[in-house]
Amino acid sequence: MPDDRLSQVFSALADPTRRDIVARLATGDATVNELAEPYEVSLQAVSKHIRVLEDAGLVSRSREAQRRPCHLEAEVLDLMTKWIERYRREAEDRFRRLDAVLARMDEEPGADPLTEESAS
Amino acid sequence: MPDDRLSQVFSALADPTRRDIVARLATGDATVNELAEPYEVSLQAVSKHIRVLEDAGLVSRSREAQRRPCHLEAEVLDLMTKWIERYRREAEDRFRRLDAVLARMDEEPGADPLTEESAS
DNA sequence: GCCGTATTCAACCGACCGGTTGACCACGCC
DNA sequence: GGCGTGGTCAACCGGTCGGTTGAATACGGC
Repeated sequence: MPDDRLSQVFSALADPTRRDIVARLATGDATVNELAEPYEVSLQAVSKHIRVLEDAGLVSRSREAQRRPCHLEAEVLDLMTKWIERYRREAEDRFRRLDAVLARMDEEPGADPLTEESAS
Repeated sequence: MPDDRLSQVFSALADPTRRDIVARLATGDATVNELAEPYEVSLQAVSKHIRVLEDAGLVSRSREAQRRPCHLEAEVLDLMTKWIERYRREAEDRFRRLDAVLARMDEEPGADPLTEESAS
């Protein structure tokens, strides 16, 4: 069953070789052969990696004679940053709130921090 | 063999259930039982998911009687955003440069865009 | 010391993943 | 039309993954 986009993107970037390919595509488009050259693995293996990136929407490809140049689609990366940033922020906010509660406990040692927080 | 941190984190978040767990931990710490409650899968399966998040450094746990409350470690998320943002920016910059070249070609149709770019 | 609760460990299973090799297709060139 | 080049498809292999079940461990309460 088709995993959601976000899972695909995270999963695609979970592989060092694929991250490396993305890194190199960030500096400019490249063909499969060019991309495969630095690695010791077979061309087919790299071709598969590219396919995964393509399925995740991270890479698009045109035709140019028999060559299939790969192009990085950077917008998809936003999907991830948005997800990550959302929860990072939430966690940070909660952290700050906790700090505030602790500070208040310092000032008024008698107060119950839990009722204070749930009342806010 | 221990995959690098970045791979671990990306891989950990490639699973929807684990992303969901992270999302819920962003709103506050929780025990394994609490985290497992919404899902239909076994408690052990959720326990494994948490282990993966822990190994990736995304979650830490304390002891509190027999309970093992989970806490989200949001700093690790920065590792990812830094990686992502770096290459997103690189790609965007390249895009802008390309735009500039194209604009110049419009102005001076005789100029060779390739030598122009490599000369800069 | 025993019981219940919270959690983990261990073994197993089917599916998927990253890699291989070998055959195949698409195109430009002569 | 045949050849070289660029790339993919297909079948296979060992390893990991997400899930299961069943047994074990760790702790607080009585």
